[in-house]
Amino acid sequence: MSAFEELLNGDVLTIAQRLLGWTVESKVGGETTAVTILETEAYAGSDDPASHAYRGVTKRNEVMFGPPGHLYVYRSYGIHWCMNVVTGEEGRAHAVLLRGGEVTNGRDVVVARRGREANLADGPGKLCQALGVTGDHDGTDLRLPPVRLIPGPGIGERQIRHTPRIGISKATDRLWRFVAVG
DNA sequence: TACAAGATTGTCT
DNA sequence: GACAATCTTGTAG
Repeated sequence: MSAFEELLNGDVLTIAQRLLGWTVESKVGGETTAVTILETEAYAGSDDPASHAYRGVTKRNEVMFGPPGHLYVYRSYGIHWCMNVVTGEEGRAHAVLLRGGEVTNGRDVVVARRGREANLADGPGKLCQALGVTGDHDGTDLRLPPVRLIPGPGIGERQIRHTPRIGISKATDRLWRFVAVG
């Protein structure tokens, strides 16, 4: 079993924690950039009032209902893009939101895209802009370019912080946001 | 058909 | 610390 299949073998909460320390690499416009994931959030589809998929399939979220290992990209507040890793089996609509990370490759490209030198990928919208991910990448396979997930070292239990999710008003009591410390 | 709210960010005070 | 920018969806009339 490949590292990718092992990652996806589990529930969405487990996968969200495993993803910490992994790297997202994108090849957009001939430029390669990579970000190490340091912050994730879990969304459990129809079981989760805060999820876009809670009320069923729409044109926007249909990718979440598809097979795992794919990229779900949606527009936030009509301005920004946010990216998720689809996890549960087909029809479950589970997904892990990539909230933030650290640029490890193509930093100069990211600086040009972001128009600044600091806080390059410390938020969902910023992360997508840093990687050049847009709605064009919605539904792509994360095993293949242009957007790929690369196995990381794995973060120890003690280095993962569990906190309430950010920017939502429903089901905020669930500690489904995971942050790598140190 | 109209309107309000949202898994956000950057800028200005 | 407050607010505007701007698109998709859900709900109401």
